[in-house]
Amino acid sequence: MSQTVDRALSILPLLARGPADLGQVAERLGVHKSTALRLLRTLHDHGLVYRQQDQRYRLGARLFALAQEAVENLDVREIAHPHLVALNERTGHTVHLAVHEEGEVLYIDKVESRYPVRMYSRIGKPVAITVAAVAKLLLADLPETERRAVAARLDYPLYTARSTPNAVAFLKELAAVREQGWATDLGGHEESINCVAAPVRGADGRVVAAMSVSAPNVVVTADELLALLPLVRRTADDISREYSGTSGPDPDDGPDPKDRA
Amino acid sequence: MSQTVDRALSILPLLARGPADLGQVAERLGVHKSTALRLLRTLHDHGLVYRQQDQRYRLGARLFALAQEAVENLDVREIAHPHLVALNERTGHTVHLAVHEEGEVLYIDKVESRYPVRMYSRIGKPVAITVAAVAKLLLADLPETERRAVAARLDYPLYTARSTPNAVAFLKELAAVREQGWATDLGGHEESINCVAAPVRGADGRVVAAMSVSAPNVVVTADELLALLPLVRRTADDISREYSGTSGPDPDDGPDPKDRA
DNA sequence: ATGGGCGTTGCACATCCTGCAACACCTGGA
DNA sequence: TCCAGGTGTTGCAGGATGTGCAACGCCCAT
Repeated sequence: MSQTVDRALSILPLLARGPADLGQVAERLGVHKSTALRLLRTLHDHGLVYRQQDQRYRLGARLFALAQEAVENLDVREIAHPHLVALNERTGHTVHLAVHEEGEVLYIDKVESRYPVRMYSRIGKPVAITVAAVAKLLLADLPETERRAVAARLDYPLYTARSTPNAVAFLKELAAVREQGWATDLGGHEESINCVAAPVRGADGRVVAAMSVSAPNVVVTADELLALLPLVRRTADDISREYSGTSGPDPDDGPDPKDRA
Repeated sequence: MSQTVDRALSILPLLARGPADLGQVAERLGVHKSTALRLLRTLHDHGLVYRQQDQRYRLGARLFALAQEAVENLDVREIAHPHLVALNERTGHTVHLAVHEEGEVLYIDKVESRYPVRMYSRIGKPVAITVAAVAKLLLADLPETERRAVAARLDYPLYTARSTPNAVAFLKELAAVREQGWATDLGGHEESINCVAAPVRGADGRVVAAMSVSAPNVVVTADELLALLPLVRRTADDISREYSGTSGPDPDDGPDPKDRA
């Protein structure tokens, strides 16, 4: 691993927490000021870092552009989106789409009950991995050894009394989810919020994404939400079919129309 | 500028155009495969790059999380404040900064004419949402359905003879404001007070805040206040630029932040 | 005026990155 | 079954490149 690049990239999450001046960056990085300066300059030249008027550094616009492109290149999202909207229109509830990447589960799309257009508000934020219904689905699909490894290194914060308390309970839950092919989160993250979720599978049957419908207790009871399960599963299956289906059955997508040399 | 970091960062926009394998990355970078491999590994360790099942690389979803965290920690007020002060010093009038939150419009900063230092006196109090210039700007940016919903459930108190009388008039006013990119309140809240306001926009072009200059009739006439409009708009644009992390003269997105998608 | 804090620069040293070449692995074809 | 061609991966020696130091300039506050 390249030391210089490693140091430079370590600056990004550091700045994500808020602006910082050169001295702070150097200190938190454990390098000399002049070194930090050169790294920041390079990041700046690429637009990943912006220098505000008080000379402090923060993340720059190009990073946002890249992030945008990163998510738009996830073709699951593109395929799933109209289905999410349709589901939202039928149920009126919030619909999420999430993927698993590098030990994290991230929301990559969201349709809010009130706002039919995509809201980038919380998209991109890692979910509460030990309790979220979508996380259960995505982790349940991992091979057993990996599942155990992940479960072992997670923290199990007790958001509510119904949160998954420890690795043993989590693995048991994952096994059940794996078996039944769907998942729920009944007040495990926030007392009054329930979710039902179903997996999106690729051509090889592996879970590539998970979608969920969420609603607060005050709108529908858990039982009423669970009644939506068949609809949610059907929608997820539709997405799976379209994703793995006729167009590109192989990892080799063939010629991509937006592939401009 | 650091060569190694420079090369590593050059990979990101390259991958933004779509997944690529090691050879392609090395070739487009103009370096040896082993070099590209090490750079990619480092990017991978930081989650900026993801390796899909066919071993090709693409941008990682962590980029999203990073960008997301950054915008959440971005403080409009902190960035705007020096600009507000500068505007206050040039005009001598009261300067406000407001945001839209949970159906309300709140002042989050204020610089009084007489007191050059920040006055938190009324900061945090909801504004007269149907007449305040800043409120018009913030609401005018909402998607149409939401705008209608908000307008429908508001009360329209007749503070003065010039107050917005009802939802129809309000929506009409919002449409005009949306079109022209600035707003006024000419005696709509208090008979003798006039305001001119301009929007602060984020990287995606959406209005994240609005600033206004207010002055009583006895100090300057409405016409004289309106003459300050270009200055107010310019200041708001400066804040927008700084807030969205856009560095100087960028060849890509046009220099006119006023035209919207 | 004067001191302290911060960002910036030039430079000599040696660290760390580079490219090479060999290796491991897979896939397809003879 | 073996081989050929492609890809990703590794260890290594040389030297380009990043590093920390110290000195400088600047601005602000005292």
